[in-house]
Amino acid sequence: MKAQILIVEDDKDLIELLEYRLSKEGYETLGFLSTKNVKKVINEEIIDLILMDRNLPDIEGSEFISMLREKDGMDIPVIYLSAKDSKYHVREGFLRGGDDYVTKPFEMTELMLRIEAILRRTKKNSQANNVTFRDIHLDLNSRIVIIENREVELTKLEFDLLHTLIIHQGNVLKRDFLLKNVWGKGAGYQGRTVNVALNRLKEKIDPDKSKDYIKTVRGVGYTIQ
Amino acid sequence: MKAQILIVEDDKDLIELLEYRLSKEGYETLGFLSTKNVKKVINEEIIDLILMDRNLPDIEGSEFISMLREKDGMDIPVIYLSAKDSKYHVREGFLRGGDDYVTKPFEMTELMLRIEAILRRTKKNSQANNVTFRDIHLDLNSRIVIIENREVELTKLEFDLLHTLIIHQGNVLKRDFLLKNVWGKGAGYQGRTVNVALNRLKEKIDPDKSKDYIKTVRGVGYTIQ
DNA sequence: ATTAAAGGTTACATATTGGTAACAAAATAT
DNA sequence: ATATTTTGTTACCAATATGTAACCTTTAAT
Repeated sequence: MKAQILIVEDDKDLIELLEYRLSKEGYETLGFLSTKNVKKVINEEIIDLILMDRNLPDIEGSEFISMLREKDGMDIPVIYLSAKDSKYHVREGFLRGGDDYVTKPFEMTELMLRIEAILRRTKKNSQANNVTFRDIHLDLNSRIVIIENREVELTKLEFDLLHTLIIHQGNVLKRDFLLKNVWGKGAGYQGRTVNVALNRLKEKIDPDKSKDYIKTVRGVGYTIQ
Repeated sequence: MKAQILIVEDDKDLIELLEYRLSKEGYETLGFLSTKNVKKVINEEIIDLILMDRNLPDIEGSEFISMLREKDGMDIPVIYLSAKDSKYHVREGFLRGGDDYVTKPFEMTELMLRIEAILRRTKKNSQANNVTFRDIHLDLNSRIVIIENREVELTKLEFDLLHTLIIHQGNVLKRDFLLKNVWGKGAGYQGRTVNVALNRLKEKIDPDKSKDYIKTVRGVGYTIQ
């Protein structure tokens, strides 16, 4: 899907130029001469990136963005366009991660490269590596576990165990299988090892035993389904 | 900031002429009669462009540049100066993208135009290039670190480590990953190397341990989120 | 209901892992 | 060359995750 880029810039000609080039690069554009209707549009449209003039007649572009971020939790990356000397402003620390800064006059090609870079970066962040079962969500990158909208802290072993169970959901996993796949050893463990680990996990993900995520299959192993 | 141009040319008079004209155009210059100390200077100074004689008495100029590029990852654009009757030809393909070639005797003005063009093209490197996490701001060009509006001094290793963590924020980075990406070696380090480095960094960016920027994920690695 | 087998629970021992400080080596600056 | 800073290494300590064993509970077959 085409990325939508919102432009806020008081120079009409520059908007036109930007829109021309951006559409040639395959982006959708929305141009605004002031911040007037921007907030509304942001709430209604899916905007991937904002090109923001920093020196607008009515309000500081970065002020406006900060406000949106703080008050509305706006999270769209921004590239600021500014005539002012960059060094001075960069130090100010108004830039967030993912944001960038380009001084006018700028090379159109350079701007395109930066836009591309930012869009690539944010796209990647949103393509998280998740695994889900009912209301259990595992993020494999951050190793964060969310159960019923609450974050649950699991140890490495517990996380790996739950991960394995969910990947193979619907199957009953035998102790040997779990030992091999989670503990990673052919043998060397005896007795209740898997047993205890499983029950520790059960306790953590469902303390009041109301959800019954993990089922014990007597004589065989464990399953999640 | 003025661009710094390094000149390697065995003709003393030509160096002088170049330096005279370049400084008139507003560039800083560094002249060398041979490649002898060039490598050292490149590592110490911020050089924006190299003017390199291709027919040096001791070594082929382009040989020298290739070596720097391959072995040290040198990435500065080069304009080669070469006598027209030289046995070497442009066709040889020793030019990289961004590099250029000028035959002696050359029009000074033409050379200036080419220099300008190359610098304009590579200028993006000197522009805002930042990375941010919460109230930590890294300026990748100046390598200045601002935390809570205060400048914090980090060593190279610490800076690179923090940079890597922030780029991959949200993900838990394993020791192996950090070793490869920050230390840049397949192996060769043992024991608590990563460990100690991380804790030194933690101490510097959050001395009173109130911010908890970097989290240890036991059994896995470290993360910033 | 009795019983035996399987799984759950608990407490504790042990192993793993990370933090820390001190020092050595390497890199840098003077 | 010498001093200083940075980085790697080691040894030790603290935290905590995990394995184990002993004991308890549940299940299901009789």
